[in-house]
Amino acid sequence: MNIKDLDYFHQLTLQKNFSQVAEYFGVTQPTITLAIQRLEAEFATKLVQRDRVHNQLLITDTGRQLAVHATSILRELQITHQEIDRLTQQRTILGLPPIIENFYFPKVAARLQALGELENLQTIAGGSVHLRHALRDGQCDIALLGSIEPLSYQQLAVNEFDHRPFSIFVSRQHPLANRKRLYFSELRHERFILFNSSFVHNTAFNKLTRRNHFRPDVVYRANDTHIIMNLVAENVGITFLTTIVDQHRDDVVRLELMDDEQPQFITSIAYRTNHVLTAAQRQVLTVLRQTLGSA
Amino acid sequence: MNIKDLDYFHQLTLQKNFSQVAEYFGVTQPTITLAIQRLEAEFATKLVQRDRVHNQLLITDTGRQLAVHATSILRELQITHQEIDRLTQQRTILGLPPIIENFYFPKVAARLQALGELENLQTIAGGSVHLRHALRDGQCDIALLGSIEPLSYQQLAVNEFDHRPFSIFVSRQHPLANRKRLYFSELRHERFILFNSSFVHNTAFNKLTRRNHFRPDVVYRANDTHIIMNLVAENVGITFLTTIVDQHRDDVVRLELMDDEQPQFITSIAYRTNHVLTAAQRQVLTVLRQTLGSA
DNA sequence: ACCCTATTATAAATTATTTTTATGTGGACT
DNA sequence: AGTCCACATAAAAATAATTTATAATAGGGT
Repeated sequence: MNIKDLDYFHQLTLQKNFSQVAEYFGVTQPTITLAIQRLEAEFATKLVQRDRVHNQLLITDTGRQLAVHATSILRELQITHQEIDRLTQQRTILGLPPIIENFYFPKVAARLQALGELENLQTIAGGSVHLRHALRDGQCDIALLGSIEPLSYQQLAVNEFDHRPFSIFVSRQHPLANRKRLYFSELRHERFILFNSSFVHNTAFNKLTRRNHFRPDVVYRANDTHIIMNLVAENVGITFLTTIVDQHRDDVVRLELMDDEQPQFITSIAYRTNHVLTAAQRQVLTVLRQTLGSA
Repeated sequence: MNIKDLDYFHQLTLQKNFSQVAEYFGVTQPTITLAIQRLEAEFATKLVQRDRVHNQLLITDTGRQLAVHATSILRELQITHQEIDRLTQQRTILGLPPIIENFYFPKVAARLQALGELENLQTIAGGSVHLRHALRDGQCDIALLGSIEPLSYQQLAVNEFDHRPFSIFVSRQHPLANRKRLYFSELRHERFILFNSSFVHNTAFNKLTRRNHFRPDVVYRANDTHIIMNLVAENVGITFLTTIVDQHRDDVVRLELMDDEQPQFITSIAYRTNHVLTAAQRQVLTVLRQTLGSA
């Protein structure tokens, strides 16, 4: 069986018109007719049915079943091409969430450069959900993912390499600045400045407010932790961030949370279980684990 | 690209010998050579390498990457064939764990017969792990699965339809027979007769003994709940089973467990997310939900 | 009722692809 | 040096896919 036939059929289920599909692929119309006939013979079933009354093409039950599988075969093949291309080019594409890229990547990059691996590395940015899809679709080889729950997906091999608590950051002028530790419930009447672009931060924060039964007063949301920290320094409000964002500023104080069963910011290295790691990629993994785990 | 080439290559990665693969497929040796050359051209990479010194065939990095994807494409195609065959034959294959088959299926079968659906249904038995693989590999369309944790797999659509506690069953002559409820920790010095063939029962039982810090005295393990119940009736020991196994015998007494956070026997209906349900299969699902959920 | 159009099917010819047959090559083993 | 093993190559043969040309079918318009 030829993959091309599956491709023709897949398009046919989308466009529902033999002639248009033929044009789409730059072939003549009988080519499509014959391809569908081949598939119908191979699977010994009718795949499509013409409805002349409504002038449309109906896909049969078995046709829809084939379409589902055809889609996933075609996707798998596309991933295969992408992966092998990257392997032959000796390139690795690494998916990085912005937080990790901002605060850790300089260190990682320095180590990789020392090993001569930086040239072969290309990064793409994105939130955890986006990067999970990018991994799945073969758009990147390895990704770092932030999460609150341990990640569990059959198609992904996941190594958690770091668990970090979330902390509260307040201005040095803030009444709480002389505290070292506190409970989240003490923050009931505070003004919050929050990180907008992190699904993980927001989920963790919502968990804590819900558990402590209060509606937080969120005065501002920003997409950049520097902006948040500057606002906190000016005492516009306080913030809630994972400690990997700790910048050691002397105008901002970090306060630990003492609550039981706090959410944790889990960072994991993930790659497809289907993916064969090259020597270079294994080296990238080692560097990531060393740099990120020990920091 | 022809699927056949992937099949040739897949076998080559297993057998590592062109001539043997040719014989395996009943073709001549150059056929395999040329197929591999086609794939190498398509993916613009070397896939295999001859090691004349050790007289063996090495698969390159990219070759192994292709092999992984080829395997999954070939499996998907096989599933497609199996599914479409069953669709055209109007058959449904239902995977049933023995416990559920023994105690619930008569009721389900009666309802299905009334609807004229029983003839088209074929069942296969097996433990939850086995049935999950059977589902994945297209050997069955729908399966009932027992578990303690909620099931979560990307390729499976899962509906939990019943949660049931585990209970203790003792003989009417047993000192505990006049109790209605008890804590698991009270069973520290009891003799147990356990169900052998259920992964789920054993996991739940182990959870409770570990939590209560004792090593149970297991005097016998059987694969059939009737045998277990007969032994319990004779007061050879007591047992631990989910309540779906309740047989309303008057020589055996069921005792509820009062422990917090008890494990639950979760029964779920599962099918591949890739699977298109036919009208008949949807009817089977409805009957299953009604019969099993309300019991 | 007739023609027109849109859409798909069919047949034969053409072109492309795959497989076979026959033979070559390189190296290990004796 | 000869032989065998394992794979490669070239040309011929066999298959398979595509195109060209044309047919079929049915709905819509007049």
